[in-house]
Amino acid sequence: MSTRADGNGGPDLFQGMTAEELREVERVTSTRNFRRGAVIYTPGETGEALFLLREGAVQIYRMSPEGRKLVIAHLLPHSFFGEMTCIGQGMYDTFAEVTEDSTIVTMNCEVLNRLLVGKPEIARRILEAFGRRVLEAERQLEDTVFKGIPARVAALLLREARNDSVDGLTHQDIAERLGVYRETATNALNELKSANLISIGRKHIAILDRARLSQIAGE
Amino acid sequence: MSTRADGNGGPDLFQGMTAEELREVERVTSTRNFRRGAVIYTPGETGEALFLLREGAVQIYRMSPEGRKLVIAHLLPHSFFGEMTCIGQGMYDTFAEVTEDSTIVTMNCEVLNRLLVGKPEIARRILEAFGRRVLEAERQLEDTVFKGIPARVAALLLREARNDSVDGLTHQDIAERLGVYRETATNALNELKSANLISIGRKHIAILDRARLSQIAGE
DNA sequence: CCGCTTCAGTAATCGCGATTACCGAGGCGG
DNA sequence: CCGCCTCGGTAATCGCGATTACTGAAGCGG
Repeated sequence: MSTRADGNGGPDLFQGMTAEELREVERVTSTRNFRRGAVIYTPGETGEALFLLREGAVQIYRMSPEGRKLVIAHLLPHSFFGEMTCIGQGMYDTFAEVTEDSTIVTMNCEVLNRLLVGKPEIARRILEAFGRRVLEAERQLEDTVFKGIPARVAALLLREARNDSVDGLTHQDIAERLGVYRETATNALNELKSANLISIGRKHIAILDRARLSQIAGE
Repeated sequence: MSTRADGNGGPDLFQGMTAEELREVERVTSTRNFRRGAVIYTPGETGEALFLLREGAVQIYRMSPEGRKLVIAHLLPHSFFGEMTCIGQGMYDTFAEVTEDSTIVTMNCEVLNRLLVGKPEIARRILEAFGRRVLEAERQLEDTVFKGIPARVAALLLREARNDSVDGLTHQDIAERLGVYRETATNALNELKSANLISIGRKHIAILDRARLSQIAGE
């Protein structure tokens, strides 16, 4: 159902390892704390490392030349990111920014690659996470190409809702997730409100009619 | 540079295996021939299998409710596809269609998963291919959100060009890769032609000014 | 060589969403 | 309690790309 609710969607990357193995992992990683707003990497800064979000929240996004932001992914605890530089050779035109005070573990690429051959479990989990990521990116692409803003907003709300309520998201946040203007997002939200599908409060949206909202979101 | 020029971008999935291992692989896979136009799977048909394109060409695409087509990927020999159902649990709202008479090897999910744990090399290659795929999907998303049609056409031509020439692509094909109308694609192409950046012939486009084309494509 | 099908060129209209320009309200820090 | 900053509401204009409607040229099959 939801894409990022449980980190990368799977169990912790190191789940099932013995205490000893975990100590070994400790030895070769470093843990740092970041404050909300801190930027972990920007395009060009090929950190050559895998990051593990232990606590907090991180946003992966791209910027248009004119400064519009498109959020690719919102990461929750137990997600990892930055692996691209370790695995493909490809660099990434992305930014990673801490959106809530976070604790992040950094693992060297070299170490990761050693793990990958030695621990098929780990490779497997990364593979699964990648799969979800491809799916997510392609779904977002399809939505962008095929649907209008109200539908995309509706879909986002449904994906993001916990218990029929979406909290902590500003209109600006919603706009950035869709890559549109804040005004456009506000309009779409008001449109949905007028249809009695949602109710809007400051940083809080309640879903009133899940069924019809799904309708609008395009099934 | 190019995304699909060399299959999934890596060596053959089974490269480096011993003759014996290859015979083993033979035993657990089946090979079939498909004619241009054949549809290998559609949404819902969870084939539960990994496909390997040995010869020919395959297109992965999605359809809008109104029937517009968005091509996610063009696959060349040595690419694999359909793994999503084996790895993530997620099904795919995608179609796979043969665009040139093809020879395709089918491997059971179960077999694949056994390979994944036993042969880190294989897992590694799939991981790399997935990485490229994530990158590609996110790039396409960014382009769609941030750039206009001329820029996206220019970028597509640059990606697709072999030796400064793009052959075999109709305007319709180009439109489908971008998820836009054929007329819109034609317009953009003519615009580029007017600027003397390309020359257009039936199913053939020549790149005249790579530098300025890159400019327009957005660096 | 004829007819049909595939491809490509053009034009006109229309609506959505970008873009610009403000205003007003809620909260927070001091 | 005041001022500032974050959030959210509105409106008007504009341009791009969707959508509709044809025309015409280039191959191909017979």
